[in-house]
Amino acid sequence: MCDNHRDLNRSMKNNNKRAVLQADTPFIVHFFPYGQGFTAKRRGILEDNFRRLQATIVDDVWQAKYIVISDAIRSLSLVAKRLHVSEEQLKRHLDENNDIRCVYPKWVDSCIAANRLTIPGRNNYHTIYNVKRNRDENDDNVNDSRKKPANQDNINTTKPKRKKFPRNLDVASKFSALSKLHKTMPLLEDDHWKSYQFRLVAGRIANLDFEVDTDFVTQKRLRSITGFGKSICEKIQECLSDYGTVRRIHQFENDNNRNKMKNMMDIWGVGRVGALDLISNQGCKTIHDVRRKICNNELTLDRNQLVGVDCYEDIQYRMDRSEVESLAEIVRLAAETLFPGIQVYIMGSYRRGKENCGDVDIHLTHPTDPSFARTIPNDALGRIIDELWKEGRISMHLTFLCGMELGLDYKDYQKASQNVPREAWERTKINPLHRKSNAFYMGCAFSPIEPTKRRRIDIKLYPYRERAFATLYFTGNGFFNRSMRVWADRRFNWKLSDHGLYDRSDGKTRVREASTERDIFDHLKIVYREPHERDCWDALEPIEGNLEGEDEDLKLTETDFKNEDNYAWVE
DNA sequence: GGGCGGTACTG
DNA sequence: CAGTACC
DNA sequence: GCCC
Repeated sequence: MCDNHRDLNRSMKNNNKRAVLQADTPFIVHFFPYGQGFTAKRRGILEDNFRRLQATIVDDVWQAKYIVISDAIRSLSLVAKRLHVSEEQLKRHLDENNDIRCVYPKWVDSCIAANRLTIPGRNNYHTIYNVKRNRDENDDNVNDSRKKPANQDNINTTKPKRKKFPRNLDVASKFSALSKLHKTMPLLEDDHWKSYQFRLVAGRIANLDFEVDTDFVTQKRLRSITGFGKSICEKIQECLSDYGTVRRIHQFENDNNRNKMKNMMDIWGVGRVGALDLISNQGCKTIHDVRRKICNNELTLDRNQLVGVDCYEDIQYRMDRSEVESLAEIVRLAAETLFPGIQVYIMGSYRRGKENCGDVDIHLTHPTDPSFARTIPNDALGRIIDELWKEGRISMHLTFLCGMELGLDYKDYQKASQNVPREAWERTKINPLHRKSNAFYMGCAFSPIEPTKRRRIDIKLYPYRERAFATLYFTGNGFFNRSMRVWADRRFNWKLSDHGLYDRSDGKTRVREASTERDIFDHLKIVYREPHERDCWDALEPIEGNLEGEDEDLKLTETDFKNEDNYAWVE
């Protein structure tokens, strides 16, 4: 009690303004969306009631003064994990803002019952933080041993681990390789879909609950599984043969034309068609051929492909997480300068927890500025990019947005260019700014670690109301997104995109809104997956029992979906 | 024989 | 529009 | 590649 009062007094003393404000907008509240029994529906009801009581509900936990956390959550580390920060970072945040209170949902209930917002009583304070603060002076081990047995099953994201068969993993890795080869060196139009299918099957083999084999019974069993057709099963047998290899892997690795395809397609902006052209019409085999031809004025690429040629080696490189973080911080500072209060999140493989990342994906949105609420200012992202350019952070643009004025001249590219001669840049057309692009920027930024190297950076700006859908999309991975979209389509006849959830019949009507990713999973009746779980085979799992009362058609579509889940690959 | 995600940017 | 890209 |  003493602590609480002291904190409150201190915060009021430190910030009279806040104390005054409390009469108007007394409570800035975040409902931490985790924990069994603290469902989206219940949170929604509580939030609505709290709004009625003039509380300010924020989705950003870092802005909140009152954080409502389910009783089911028993440790601060769990909270930190859900927020994708370290426990230390979270603790520091709470320590430095000692007017923040972690409270139980029952505090909300009591306020609603009293029909007014009240300062929480002692037993409304959540123990995860207050307990911990006291314990720090004691023994950390005690602390650890206390939080270990905390309900792990209160979060429904951890599935029982299925036992894995080494032989299956071996076969799966072969299919993974096959998938990658078809993707990176496609000669035929169908290779794209073969890659898709191989990858899907790789995930399924890895997670089979029996061991693959060549005997008739096992093969029969495999054939009965969705996705395991004739050709796939033959390849499984090849894997299990004496040689243990799939012929096609060798064929691909030793195929000159396919290797040329890979080399050409590694140029950003060159796809299958462009690569075929460079190979058959221009006779290029490697990046050196392309550069030589450019120097000799024998080859005209468009401006973006020229960037791809210039940054060829840089773009192959993968960064570690800290470099992603420092680039994001650079973006954050620039964006904050122009639009105070703007939110900056790192998405993509970084958010999925990967050790290293091929590029930096930044999601921007503004929680309070009304001009960002349902749409975005046309020139906002362009202005942020110009700010970055002005600071010398960007080497080359790949998109040209409304509001951009800097870095649009080929002279700018000459300065940054390392592998393409001046003449080639001068041959490219200067991009007229008659375009409508305003939301998605792609470019190459200078590495803050190795200033001569350039890193791919993608920045997307979304209206605040689309933030949950945007977050879901931008976290990925691609296969997970596709599986969710197929599910939304087949199961509900909805169209899921990074902007929202729409009715198929007109394609425009928004059928559901969401303020968190979890809400979207709830709408779609699938089990929530943490970002790091979104590239495993069982990433998408329908919530059990949701077929009750459904008609036959829907049951069928549910079966259909089994074809499309399990997108995954084996690392 | 058609479908296999939905969207944004360039030229 | 096709091609390429994003996850 | 597989599925409808």
